[in-house]
Amino acid sequence: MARRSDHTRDQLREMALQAARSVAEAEGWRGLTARKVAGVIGYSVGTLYNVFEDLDDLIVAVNGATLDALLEHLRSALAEAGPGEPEDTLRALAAAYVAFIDAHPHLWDILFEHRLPPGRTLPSWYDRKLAGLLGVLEEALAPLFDAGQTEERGRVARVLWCAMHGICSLARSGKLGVITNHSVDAMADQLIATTIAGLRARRQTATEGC
Amino acid sequence: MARRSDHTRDQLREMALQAARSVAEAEGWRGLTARKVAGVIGYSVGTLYNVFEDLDDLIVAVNGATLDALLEHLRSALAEAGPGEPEDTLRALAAAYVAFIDAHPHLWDILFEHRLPPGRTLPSWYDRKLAGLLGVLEEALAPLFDAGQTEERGRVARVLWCAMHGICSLARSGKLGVITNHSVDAMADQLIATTIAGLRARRQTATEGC
DNA sequence: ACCCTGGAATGAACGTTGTTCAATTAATGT
DNA sequence: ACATTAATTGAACAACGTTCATTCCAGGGT
Repeated sequence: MARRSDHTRDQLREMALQAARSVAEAEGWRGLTARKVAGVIGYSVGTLYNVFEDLDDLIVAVNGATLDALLEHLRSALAEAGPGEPEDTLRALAAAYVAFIDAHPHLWDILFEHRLPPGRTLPSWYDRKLAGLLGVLEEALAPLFDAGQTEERGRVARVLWCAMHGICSLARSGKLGVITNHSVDAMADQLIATTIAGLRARRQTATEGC
Repeated sequence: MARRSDHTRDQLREMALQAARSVAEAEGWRGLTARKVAGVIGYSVGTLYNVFEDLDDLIVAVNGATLDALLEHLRSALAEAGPGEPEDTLRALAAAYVAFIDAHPHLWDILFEHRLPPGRTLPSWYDRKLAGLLGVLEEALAPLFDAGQTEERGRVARVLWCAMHGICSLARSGKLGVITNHSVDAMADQLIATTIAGLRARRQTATEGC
């Protein structure tokens, strides 16, 4: 067979991406194979390789979609929480983050476990999507900083992002001893409370004595 | 051929483990194959499977050795730094941690990237080794807590551990935008400074008013 | 001395993986 | 109507993890 032209190239890409997402969500990293994805969309492996460079390329696309979904999830959590104290906002964001992982554990695993082979780098839209996510955090942190401190605010947002990632990553892989969902929450609370207390304290000592 | 008995079972295990470590260190996750390890120790694949359950089993053993090396590395950094302010001690530990990753990037990747197939759990000695690592952190944090606060101290140690893991993990995978070694240090500093300021502030408000 | 037997070691074999590419054939241009 | 183009295929390849019938040696019993 050849030249079915049932779908355009773009449609094929989209179909393959969605198929890969559902396979990944159901079976995780180890179950995400080229033949399986090709089977789901009703094409052969060759066609998949016409539309994606690699399996790595496909996985990067899957991760892009996961980043989009995560951003939307966090944004809607932010909207639902409404304005308030930074501590409450951050707690709501952390809870939403944990909820997202709970809802799509395999997609989250793949998002952070997957590494490109040496020499290849992530596409540029990856950074843009990440910036969007960090932007949500920066917005929540805004009340704690003066107008000129955008750099420090960005750094704190990154540290918080990394810390939440570390907590969830180690908890999920069982590499923190016996960890329950409750202790993840407790650690997130600890992180947020200590960070905010630290930022407030440093602000105090910067502007006045005792 | 059969029954060479050049080595005992335990020797074989140790040889395979060391071979796997060197292959992993040199070629990373993707290069760590059963045939390659078997080739390095001069035995066939079958023998490897006589001595390890699985490739997963072998990788877990590799990770155990990495945890040992990391603990020793941090302990010696702690000894070299000597007693001092918690902030300095933590900074020294963070620097040592980053240095370890720099020295053995692939071993560190495997340590945290590898996930057991669903249904299998890490051996019990894994938790013990982790407890040793967290113990180093708890020791460094000790001056910031009262005698009775062992639980909170443990939680803070875990959060710090997770946060450092998150920073290094995301930096290494390029999933934080463009990240330099310098920005990892800056983030670690930010984390430590803010955490300590936060702990001190919370201690203040717990014992006295303003 | 002999044999016997348990188990250490092997490597061929199986199924599955990612990836390639000559061949095939439908759509398109003239 | 025919020639051109390119989309699609699936067989083929190398490498992977894993298994297991076979082989053959070391050590104990006679």
